[in-house]
Amino acid sequence: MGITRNSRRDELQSLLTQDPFLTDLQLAEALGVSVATIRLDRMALDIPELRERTKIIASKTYTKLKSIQGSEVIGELIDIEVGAYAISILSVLDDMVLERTKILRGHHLFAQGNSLAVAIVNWHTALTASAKLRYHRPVTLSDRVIAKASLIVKDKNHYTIQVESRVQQELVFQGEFVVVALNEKEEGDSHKNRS
Amino acid sequence: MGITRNSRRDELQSLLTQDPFLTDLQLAEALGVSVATIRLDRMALDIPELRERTKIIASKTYTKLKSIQGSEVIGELIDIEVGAYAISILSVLDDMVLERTKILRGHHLFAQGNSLAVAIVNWHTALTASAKLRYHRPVTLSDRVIAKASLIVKDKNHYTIQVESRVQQELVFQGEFVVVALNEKEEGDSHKNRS
DNA sequence: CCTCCTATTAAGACCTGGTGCTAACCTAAA
DNA sequence: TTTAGGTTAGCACCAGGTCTTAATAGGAGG
Repeated sequence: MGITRNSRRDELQSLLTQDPFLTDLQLAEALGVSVATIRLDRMALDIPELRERTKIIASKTYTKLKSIQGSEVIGELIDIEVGAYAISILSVLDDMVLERTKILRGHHLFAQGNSLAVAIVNWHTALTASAKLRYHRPVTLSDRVIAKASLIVKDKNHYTIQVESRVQQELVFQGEFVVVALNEKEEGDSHKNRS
Repeated sequence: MGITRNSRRDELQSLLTQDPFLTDLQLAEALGVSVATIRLDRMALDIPELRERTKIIASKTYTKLKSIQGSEVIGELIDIEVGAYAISILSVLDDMVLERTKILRGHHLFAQGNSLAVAIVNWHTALTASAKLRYHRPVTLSDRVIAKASLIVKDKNHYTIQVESRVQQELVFQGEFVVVALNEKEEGDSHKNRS
């Protein structure tokens, strides 16, 4: 039609990255061609059918989602002594890194350290009040980050926790977290939780 | 046969929580009953068919995964002037909060701010070198967090960026991020990226 | 014993979103 | 004009269901 075959295929690709749950019929209507053409295009571009795409997304994310969001501790908790220290390992998967450089996005290191700090406090409601972070070296795809958190100061309900994260002995990240343990009553009314 | 109907249904439930991608036929074989019985059991237990389950898992995780991992900016970027400021909105969904208290997990605020800081720098490789954070008030389920990042100091390739995140005008989070813009050459060899 | 009830199973028609194949069609260039 | 590339249509088939109806097994109660 008005457009060339290749630009239509580009368009198809981008439609599917926007929304991978489109049927061939929907794609056909969006691109003003027949369903048969969409099928040929998918073949050419090696794009599986809707059900296959759905299945891939579902199974890819099924376990991974848990690791970043579901569990209380981000990374795998391997040792903990409540009120003293905690250690976890985070394996850098390809969906945690920046596309171009394959460098781990900073918030994962933060999340690992932060959740470890909260785990040490081991209180029903423990919130981070403040933190100071240093990123020393980029962490890249398939590195394994070992984070060790240690309680250094406890002042009433304020816990100051030092986190050091290393890849093969080398320090990549440091953080000092102040975590506040809340009383039940204070929950949702913690205007004073400033470190 | 040896078991009762209710225990079979319990078993069915637990099989599906272990692996939600089982067909009726697989379930029937696992439980030693006919496919028809499995269908009846699913009806009774209000369990959708395989394809529906797959779709639910996929779409539930699809946008969420993106929001935490896939896209370059976490939250929805609504305004940006490169080298000056950037604003994004983050809607707090139920998988971002702590189970018990429904309070947003700290690393999401960090991630929103951090990715905004990196976006301002707009350099092919921009990494966080250090950060200081303050959490002022807990953010809860279904809040909308508006984060505004502003460049305050630029010293060669070091950018200091101030982020303030608010829920309904009220300050909930503050961060000061130092972001380093890397030369191509320095990539992967950034031992000196200490702010 | 037979009857009633529940659970289970089987059989058949239909649905969606495809696959794979063949045949026809249109247009534009050689 | 012939030929080739791209597009479309039609048909049979598939998985993994749906919904409905009907047949069967196995007690418990009379």
